[in-house]
Amino acid sequence: MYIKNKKRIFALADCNSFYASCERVFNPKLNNRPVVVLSNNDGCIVARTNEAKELGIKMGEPLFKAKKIIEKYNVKVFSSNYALYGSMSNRVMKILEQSFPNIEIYSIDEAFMEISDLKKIYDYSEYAKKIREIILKWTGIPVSIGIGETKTLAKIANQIAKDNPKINGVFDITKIKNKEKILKKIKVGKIWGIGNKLSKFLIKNNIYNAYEFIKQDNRWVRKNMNVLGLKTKMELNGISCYELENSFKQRKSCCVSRSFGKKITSLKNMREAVSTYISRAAEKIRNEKLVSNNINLYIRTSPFKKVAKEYYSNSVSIPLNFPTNNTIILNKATLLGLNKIFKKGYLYQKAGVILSGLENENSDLNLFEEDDKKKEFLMNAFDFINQKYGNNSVRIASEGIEKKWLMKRSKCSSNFTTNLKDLLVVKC
DNA sequence: TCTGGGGTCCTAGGACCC
DNA sequence: TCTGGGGTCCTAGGACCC
Repeated sequence: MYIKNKKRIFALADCNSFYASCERVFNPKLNNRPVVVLSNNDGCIVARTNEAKELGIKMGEPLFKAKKIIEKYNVKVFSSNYALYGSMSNRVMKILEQSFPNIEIYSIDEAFMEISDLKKIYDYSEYAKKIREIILKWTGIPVSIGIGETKTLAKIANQIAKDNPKINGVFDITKIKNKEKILKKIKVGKIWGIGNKLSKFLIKNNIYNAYEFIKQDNRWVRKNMNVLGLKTKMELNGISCYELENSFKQRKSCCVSRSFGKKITSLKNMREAVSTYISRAAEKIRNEKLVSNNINLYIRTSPFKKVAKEYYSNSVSIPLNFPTNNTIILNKATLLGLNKIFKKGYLYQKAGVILSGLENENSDLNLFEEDDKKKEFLMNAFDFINQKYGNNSVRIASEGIEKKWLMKRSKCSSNFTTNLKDLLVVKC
């Protein structure tokens, strides 16, 4: 509940170069050396240590473009290892949960806290510094903490803490009453909520930094940047528009998509890929006791191809007769959809499925019929075996066996998942 | 032959985030 | 030669209704 006279203060804890830091924990020789971590399929650079940043390697840059610098400076390169990062994230978040009564886990490496909820703590930055030290000591992960009157200001404070190693990883912007000087140093593109497109638009209108942005007329901001732009402006002015959110919020969609390690040309291979993706998606929503009302399937060639006639992208929305999380039903519908959009003669680079219209498994009134009960029983068996013996031990036949199109992952640090031989393939 | 206005609901696409 | 994946939210515009 909002208490009128209470001054609310937010903190944002953000792990520094998270994926790269995780790799360092298990390989201390990499300390002080430039390290980068790649996206799926070894495509882009998604995490860089400070040493790698200083070499001029950019966030999101494709690996092949950074190749020269990487070789010249002997940068250590890792494929992403999400099993490792997930478990490291859990450790960090556990400590934060124990240290703050009210916390929102915002992403794998970030959490917002309402720091003003802490009783008997008068110096927030001293407390934050202490927590930061504990996290470093217990997990090996360096964290920066920003403190501000709103989430957006806490983000900015966090950025300042990161950019200035001298201040020990914690910065409290609430201690600065006149923020003009500090906001003038924040470029519009660095503001949380202002991305590439809006930042270009603002610069075109001679608005270069956060201070210039908050001086704009509300109506102008609302008209050109919609209601979210206006909220961002208010947040920068210290008026909180974004509350802490419950982490058990039910998701609204579930997406599984991958680029292929090798381009797909045949319908047979594409059927394998989309069957695999829809199976994973079905598993995910079963896990959360959800059912879906609609599948969206898309396939495309590489968007970086110069020649227009080599480019093809299409999608199909497949409504389901009744909400379900059954792999067999979802797979059938997906493959029918694929027939509608697959065209021969293209080098396909990526495909994906999105389950939407998600609702609670038991919320609908469609009672199971006898046949459905059998199917549900089969799905339970699927999940049980896959959880026990490793993913993909049992699967539907159309997923295929060879999977020549699987993604590349050539520089992975350590594979914790068991590599059991395929146990079962169910024909249906 | 002439052919309204206002409301709701849904979806695709685009913007943002990490 | 080689360019990630998984989310959310907002809006414009079409479909539909009276």
